[in-house]
Amino acid sequence: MDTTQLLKGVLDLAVLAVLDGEDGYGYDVVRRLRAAGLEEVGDASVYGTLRRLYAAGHLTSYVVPSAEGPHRKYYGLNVSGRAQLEMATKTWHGFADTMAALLQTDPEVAA
Amino acid sequence: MDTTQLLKGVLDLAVLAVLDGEDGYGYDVVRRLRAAGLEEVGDASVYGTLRRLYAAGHLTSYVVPSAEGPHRKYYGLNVSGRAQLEMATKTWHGFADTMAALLQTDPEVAA
DNA sequence: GCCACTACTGCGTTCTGCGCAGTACTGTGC
DNA sequence: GCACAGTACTGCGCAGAACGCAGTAGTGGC
Repeated sequence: MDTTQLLKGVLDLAVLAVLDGEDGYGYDVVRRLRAAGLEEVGDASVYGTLRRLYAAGHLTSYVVPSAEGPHRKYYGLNVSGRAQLEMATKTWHGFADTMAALLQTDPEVAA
Repeated sequence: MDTTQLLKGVLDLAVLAVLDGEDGYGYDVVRRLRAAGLEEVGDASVYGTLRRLYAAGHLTSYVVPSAEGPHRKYYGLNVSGRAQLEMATKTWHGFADTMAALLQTDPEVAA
């Protein structure tokens, strides 16, 4: 099944959630998301999302040279990012609730 | 807030859910969705979705002339549509669960 | 020296929801 | 009898976002 479309607008939230509490660099964020269950997420999508969130002012960024590979660009939530995370979480829950209700309403449950 | 992106991929499911149990025509489906909580859904999006689902073979369609306005194009679920509804519902629940877990994992609990 | 792994960037494609304009039919008010 | 509002559908072009893929760059193993 194609979760691609479901991810739309939610990847931002997922990335923010994953960065909450602990900064991370792109490659690592991808791994965390996959470990969390979003196994089909493309790396380019994550990098793009990080850049977008950074451009929107929700993330701080700093480069850390690595001894075992190329440099790593770390991202972390700032105040705006934390607020965004909270807001997006609420929006998501509201949306999920609406959908849950919609999916329950129709069954020929004889309800 | 912009739920536009969240709708991506879910509108199909919402439309299928709304048509489950009772056929409906476009204008009516829009109203049902709005009544269900998806208030910002655009009418063109719904008509487009109906056409897409029909083209995919998930819906039956028949035109009913109306005495008080233009003809109405009714849509109803067929076997394929019902299967699709079931599958999409499962996918959605799985996805929602994953997101719920993700959103719970990070909070700096103490908060 | 070549290949694999880590890590990031950029480009073009695809999907899908949206806005807007247009068409068409009915009923109401002037 | 004509303009206008409400109902109902279609078509067109746009925009946001995820994706695939190719490319670049650093480190270490064979």
